[in-house]
Amino acid sequence: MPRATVARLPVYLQCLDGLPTDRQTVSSEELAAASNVTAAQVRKDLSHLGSNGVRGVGYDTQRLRRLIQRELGLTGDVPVAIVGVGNLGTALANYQGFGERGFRIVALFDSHPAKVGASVRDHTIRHLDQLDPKAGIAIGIIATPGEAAQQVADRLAGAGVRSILNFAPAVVRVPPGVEVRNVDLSTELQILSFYLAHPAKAG
Amino acid sequence: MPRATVARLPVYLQCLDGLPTDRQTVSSEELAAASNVTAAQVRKDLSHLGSNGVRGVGYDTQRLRRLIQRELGLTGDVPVAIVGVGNLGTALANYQGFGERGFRIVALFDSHPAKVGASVRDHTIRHLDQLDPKAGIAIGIIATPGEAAQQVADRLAGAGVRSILNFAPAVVRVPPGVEVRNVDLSTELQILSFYLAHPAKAG
DNA sequence: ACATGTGAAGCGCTTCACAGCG
DNA sequence: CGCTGTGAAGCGCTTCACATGT
Repeated sequence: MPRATVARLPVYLQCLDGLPTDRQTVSSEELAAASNVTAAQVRKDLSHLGSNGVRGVGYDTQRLRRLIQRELGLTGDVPVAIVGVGNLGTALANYQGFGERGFRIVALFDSHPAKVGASVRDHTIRHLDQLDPKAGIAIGIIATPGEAAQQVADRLAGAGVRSILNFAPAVVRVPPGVEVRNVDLSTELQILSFYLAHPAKAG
Repeated sequence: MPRATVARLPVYLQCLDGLPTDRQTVSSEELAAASNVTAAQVRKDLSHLGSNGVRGVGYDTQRLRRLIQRELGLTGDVPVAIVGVGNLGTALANYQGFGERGFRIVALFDSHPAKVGASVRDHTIRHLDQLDPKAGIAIGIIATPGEAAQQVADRLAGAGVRSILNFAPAVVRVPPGVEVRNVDLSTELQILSFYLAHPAKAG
């Protein structure tokens, strides 16, 4: 399955959830309009899930939703830990959208002594030393300053966490088999800044 | 200039800033190791900025830093507005990294009456109606719930904002000439979830 | 008639391999 | 000799166009 397709499946899921509940089928054309991609793209993507559409009709919305969820491994709750309970970490811990989409925060970590022991949303902040490989954490979120990111990634990987979402402004290296996705505010703003400085030619 | 290259320039910049200050040159090999890409990639990317390396030696760190900054349009401060001052919007408003990297928050907006008039970090929250095309906002950050995202994007585009960073879990459509980048927590987690469910084959 | 599924063509990015230059 | 800069090859994704199926 192409990585580019994987990155779009959540978008399709989002669009399906935005559909009127009485809607029973969608065409690739409609999904494409809602997702900002081409209809051919939608069909190619969905074909990787098997042949699920009905020619002349479209895709069954319920069936498609379940198929995408299954493909993404969204069966039951996925346990998530947040490391770094500062501005951003706190906001993430308070974010409602986790539960609605199949993720559950199970632990908060910080290394600052003044924070360890405090509570956010029913979770007591613990020191990263307390990270337990047996806790079954599936995804670790790094919300620390950049300087600490690599060290935290090492700890997470060492504890068997195989997926990391890195919000820190730093490149982190991980062993093979660990997947990292980077979300850096400054990077995004700088990319946007480029396109401000270099507007697309009118066509 | 390839979009993929533009997306890596901020990473190179980050790596340059992480270098010891007495370091006068870097090789593509070193930058590559720090950025998690290949050396050939680094050379190709930097060649788009012109020929700036010295064969047998490497790249001048100072010169390279300035060149990338110029290419990204990071001369002076870029004015940024945040729309939606909830969990995430507040965290973003308090984020220190903006100033350090050439961006300046100049306005906060929200539509919730209870929030309008309150202050965060020396900025009074205003209603989105008060968005002024003449304020010269370069980048708008959407940090609202998903339902409001499209409407906010329309307002921003209408006020002449040509770059939007969308944190809301929704696909937003914008007129030609406006650049949007999406950063969605749930989407990222779902992508990671896929790779948990489908581990890469050992090789 | 209508919309999916898909080989094939097209396109952009990455990687290779080496010429060019200090 | 070392490292950059770059044509060319390779690769993966997107788009096209239409055969397929209901």
